[in-house]
Amino acid sequence: MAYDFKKIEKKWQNKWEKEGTFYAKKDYKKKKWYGLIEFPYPSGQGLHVGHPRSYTALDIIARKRRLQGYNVLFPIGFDAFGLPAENYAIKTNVHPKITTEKNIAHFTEQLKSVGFSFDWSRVINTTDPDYYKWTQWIFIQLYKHGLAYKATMPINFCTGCKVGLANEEVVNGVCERCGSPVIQKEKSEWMLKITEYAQRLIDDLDDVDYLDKIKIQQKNWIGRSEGAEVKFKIADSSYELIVYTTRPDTLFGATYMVIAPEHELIKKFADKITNLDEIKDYQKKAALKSDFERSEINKDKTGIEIKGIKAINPLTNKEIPIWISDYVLSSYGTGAIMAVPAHDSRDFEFATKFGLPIVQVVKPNSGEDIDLSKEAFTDVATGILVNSGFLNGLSVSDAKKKVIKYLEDTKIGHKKINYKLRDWVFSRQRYWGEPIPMVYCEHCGWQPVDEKDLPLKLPEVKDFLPGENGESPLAKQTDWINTTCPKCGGPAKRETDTMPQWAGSSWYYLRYMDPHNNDSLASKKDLEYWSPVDWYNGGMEHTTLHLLYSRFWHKFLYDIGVVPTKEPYAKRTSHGMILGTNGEKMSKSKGNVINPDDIINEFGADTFRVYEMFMGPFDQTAAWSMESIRGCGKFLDRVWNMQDFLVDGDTFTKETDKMMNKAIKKVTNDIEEMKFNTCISTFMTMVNEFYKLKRINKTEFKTFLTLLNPFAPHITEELNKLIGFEEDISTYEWPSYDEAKTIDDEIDLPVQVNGKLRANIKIVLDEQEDSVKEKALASVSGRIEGKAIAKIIYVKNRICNIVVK
RNA sequence: GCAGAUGUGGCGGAAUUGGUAGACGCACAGGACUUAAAAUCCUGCGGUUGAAUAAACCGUGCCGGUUCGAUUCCGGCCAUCUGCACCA
Repeated sequence: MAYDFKKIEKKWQNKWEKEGTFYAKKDYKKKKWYGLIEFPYPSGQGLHVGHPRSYTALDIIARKRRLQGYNVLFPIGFDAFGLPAENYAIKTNVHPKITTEKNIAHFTEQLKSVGFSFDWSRVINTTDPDYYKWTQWIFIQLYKHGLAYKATMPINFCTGCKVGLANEEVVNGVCERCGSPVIQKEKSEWMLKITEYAQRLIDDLDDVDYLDKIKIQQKNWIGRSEGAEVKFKIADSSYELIVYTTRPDTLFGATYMVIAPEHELIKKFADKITNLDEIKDYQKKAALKSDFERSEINKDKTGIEIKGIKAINPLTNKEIPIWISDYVLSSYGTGAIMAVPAHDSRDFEFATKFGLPIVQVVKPNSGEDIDLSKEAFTDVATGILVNSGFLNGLSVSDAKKKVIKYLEDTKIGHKKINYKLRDWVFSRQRYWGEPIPMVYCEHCGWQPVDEKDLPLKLPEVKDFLPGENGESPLAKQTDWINTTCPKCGGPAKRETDTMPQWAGSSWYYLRYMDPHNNDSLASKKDLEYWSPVDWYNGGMEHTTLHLLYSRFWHKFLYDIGVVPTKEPYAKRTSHGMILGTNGEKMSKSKGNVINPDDIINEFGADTFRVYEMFMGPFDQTAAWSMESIRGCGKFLDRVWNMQDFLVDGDTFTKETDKMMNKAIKKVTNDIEEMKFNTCISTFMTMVNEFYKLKRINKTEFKTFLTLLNPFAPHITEELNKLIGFEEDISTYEWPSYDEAKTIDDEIDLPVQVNGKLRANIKIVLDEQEDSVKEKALASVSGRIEGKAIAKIIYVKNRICNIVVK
């Protein structure tokens, strides 16, 4: 018989809400546990079935921790600034605030219907002025400590709409809305110096428990490399073109140079360059390409020689040509490279295409000749320097050291550690974001808004369209813009750009610790007690941006004494994506979106939760299946119907006692490893056992329900009452097990002959090796008759393999 | 092109991390119950040969290697997915 999940689930959800069952306690003496999920963006489409995968997982852990006696903080909030609400406002003229409120209400209702044990008394919303007051406050601290600065950066600019666009709004080089070409336009933007923290962001990964692949991805993103900066003189001038190279040892082989199209050299030598028109044309074409396009075109390199000027190789003193090409990016290194085509594959490709000289300066230590007409020789480990003056005969690593010393002695260059990581572009030309709390005064320059005047609220506007020439919609709000200088009191203008969505999410986990505080972002006491987040689960897609940004902000807050820990998150794990039934990403256009409301309506929240955890390994992508979820519903029906087997008394059979102990151990451990799918198969196996026995006693049932409770909280609480217990499972202790009872004293031992399974024998635990071997030989006597026994391998209590010839 | 991941029955997946490959679930088939169907309960279910619950062989993307023994470790391929900033 199927159980009435609709009635049961509502009943328990109401009880939890009314009693605040899962609110974190203000008991600072109790051991704490802080579990965090990435708070959702409240989109108009409502909850996606992907959200509950992560939420259920941490809900299970949070519920388990409560039963284990922890004071648990498991909060929820909304990351509500962002593009979709703004674009919706442009289209419909409905204020983003209204859309956001509506969507949050919808999300809240949906989340509650899944039965998550969130602390609903601590909900935060990044668009709430009481919240973004502190986002702005942090920005001002960053500014005061020299970590926020203005720089000219290219933005995507739609030539049709005449407005700035987000990367997301640029599709194949054209504007998503009007289809006009998008170009790169220079604009002054606020930047945050995350690069100042690059080394610490790498080093401190040693102290946190992140999945290896997350650490690797962060390290690769930060991209530390060791090399040298080298100055190349421009012939007949005092100008020095500085390059960064990881292979200073190959300096003798640098036969030409390449600069990025944006490089200042073009302007400086405009009067000397003889093919300036051609160069300017190339620059224009490069500006049309987005970074993505520039990196996509990897087969056919383009470039033009800059005629009229030459560089001088500082070691060979030979004049070498300078080229311009868009495969060199102004955002990395110095925006210029020395090209060593013999020993770098990209330079090789370029040199081959344009017929530039290739000079070998490294050879393999095996002495064999290499064919430099086909590909570059890039092996660092076996390389020996040749054709390189004072470096000849040295290994690559020794040559690097020697040449760097030479460069430093002669002041031609110096050792340099470089990072791929770039500073964080913090300005957005948008309405629906936190106003950047800065004021520009003709006399005093940029001044932060007085902290007493925070929050600097977003002005009410009627027109959400971005301003022309790539300005923010706020640029049209003259009343709001005109203000007084916080320093001299004279007339001044506000910054009209807003912050990126990343801002609010870079510190939200701190606000949960003390969400209603008006005097600070959170009280010292709460920060001391709850920090750090013990377990943070989220998507792999946030590994490099959000996770890195929030680690950066946290480290800064640590440096200025606001937070007590160096790192925000002690542990970070990630979940796999949920795909549609056809194995493709769910999207409206593909028509394969599964709505959680429909699933809960048809199967109930408990079945939904169990299925999400059963569908596959937690960290891997999984496709939705309507057939499989039915199986999970059937499982819970079977759990419900176990009531029929309930027997009086507390007598244990030896079998069930062993089974219970094994199951407690397995589930206790598997939850910690996020192996939720095998937890559920353990539950299924138990249920199958009880069905075979057709008996279960109250204690066994109680233990079973307690183990299952974090996965399926409603049905287990209800059953617990039905079989006669007074207290709720949420007040119980997590079951413990007796290690001795998890070990089998009789073992079915596989016997192999030459590695192939041939028999199974029964032995007792830790049986004498001689006795086991004797039994094993007897079990396969027919097969080994007349053959010479070469070896008998016995792995205690595991396997016996007989090797014959 | 680079980086990360994945590859096991008809399908989703499991395997104590080098020790009985296929737990658990879905689908399918057979049986019980029912006037019947659904639901429920029970049984079977990797492939080939075979009457067989006899026996044998094959089998974890492909080719090799290490090992008494490899889904697991090593080398080389192939395919798929995800992300990307040609990183000098």
